[in-house]
Amino acid sequence: MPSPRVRFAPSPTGYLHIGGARTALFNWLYARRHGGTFMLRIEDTDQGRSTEASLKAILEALEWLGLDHDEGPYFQSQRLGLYKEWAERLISEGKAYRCCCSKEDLDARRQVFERQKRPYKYEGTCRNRADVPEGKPHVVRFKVPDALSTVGFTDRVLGKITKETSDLDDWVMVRTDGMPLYSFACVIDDHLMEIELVVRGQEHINTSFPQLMLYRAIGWEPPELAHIPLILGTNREKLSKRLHPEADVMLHRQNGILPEALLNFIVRLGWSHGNDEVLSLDQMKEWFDFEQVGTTSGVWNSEKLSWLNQQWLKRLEPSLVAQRLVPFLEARGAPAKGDPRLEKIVLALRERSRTLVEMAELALPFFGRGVTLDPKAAQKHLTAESRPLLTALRTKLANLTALKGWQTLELDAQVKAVSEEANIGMGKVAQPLRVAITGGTISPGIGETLELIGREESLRRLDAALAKLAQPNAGA
RNA sequence: GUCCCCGUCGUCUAGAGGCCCAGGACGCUGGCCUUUCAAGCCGGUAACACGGGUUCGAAUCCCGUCGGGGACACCA
Repeated sequence: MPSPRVRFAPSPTGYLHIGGARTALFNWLYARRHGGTFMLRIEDTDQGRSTEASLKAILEALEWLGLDHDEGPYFQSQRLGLYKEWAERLISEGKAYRCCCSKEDLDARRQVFERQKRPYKYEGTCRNRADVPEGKPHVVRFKVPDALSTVGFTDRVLGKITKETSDLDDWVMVRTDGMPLYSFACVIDDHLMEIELVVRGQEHINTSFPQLMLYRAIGWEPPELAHIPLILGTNREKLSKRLHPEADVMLHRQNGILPEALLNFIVRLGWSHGNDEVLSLDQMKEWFDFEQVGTTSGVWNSEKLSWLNQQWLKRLEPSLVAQRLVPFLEARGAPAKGDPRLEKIVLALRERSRTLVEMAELALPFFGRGVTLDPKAAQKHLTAESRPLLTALRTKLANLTALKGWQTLELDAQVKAVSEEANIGMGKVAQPLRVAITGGTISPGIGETLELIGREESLRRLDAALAKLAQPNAGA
């Protein structure tokens, strides 16, 4: 299959949904794998719900994920003439008809059926009327051919799927206000834009049947279809914007998730390549195929996403991670931009953080003047017993010069020397020092921490801790 | 309710009739390492929904049951 054409067709009625992101990803992967074209089409025919802000949000999210398109975005709202033309043509050929049943009447009928527990279908009131004038308010309905008994297709992931046409009713193609509906505009566009494979979520399986009938009525060859499994929330229901905040792609960015990890997570939720877990976009691109796409819906799993995120934190170039970390540090008041220690900070913290948010929090002690001591940590470690040790350390550390001596290896050696001289464990020395210079009990190795904080600031904080210890009521 | 799709550890999955008394990953958990926290390493826990067939042989094929999800708009 030489250069297949596929598309992602979101409607701009909100942020980019995680399910949408995965649909985009699978389309994108397929196009990239086979050297095809990935096109973007905006389905904005519902003018009441479509917004400019949503469009911007979706575009921004796709960019963040790195899913670039080759064509478009095309806007359905700018192709209205086309749909009108085809609707007229179908009407004149007797394959569609004007229907002037009012929405209110239809809703009432629907309710009657519902009360009687019978499946509702449009009853065809206007089906054989030729007297619905163009001027009167009306919708345009597709006329399900009487001769047809079943429609079906071979799905690229699900295999054969069929349905009795007797279950189908004459669906609405064009609204009273003249705007085309999804199933109609989608078919016209997919064909005119020469889409060869439609990849979409399984929630669209049922719309395939009416669409297939339309292709057949016009005499067009339908594209291939691939319905990918849904992503479910932990309540086992389709991820919805209302119930599941994690459905928002950009929320994950705010939470310090890397696009590489999010992509890795959603691709793995429904597609696999043997036992591979950590996959780069390049690898996915090389290996992706619908053969390996699963048929069952996957449940959202934040734990796994976190784990993958750390994997990517550790795999990506430290300079790249540093760059992405900066905004998170700045948001916490740390003047991080351009700081030469950034890469070292990343190296020191990436094994201790699952997200950029965690990393930024842990990096805070490396910035600013002085620290706020965690009372609990101080009470436990800044004791009368630790005072002579810290004093000894103070002397040794002060002898090191900022340029040559103030380095991880040398600093570790000094701490070790103090512990040996006092003939006690490293922990007894390192931990009070850690509390003194970071304020808390958690940090990278003590030498590394001292180096990152820097000579001047480390000594300042150490002095502050010692001063506190010297007060009558200090310590435990 | 009707129609459509699906059904391997708690979760994501490997598995295309013998390689499977089912492998990997997350999680949970025992240990090692260790200056804290992690990371890493070694080990453990836990699944073929059920019932019938087909076959020498079934997680894999067929049928039924049950279970789950999705769709049933002048939304997409």
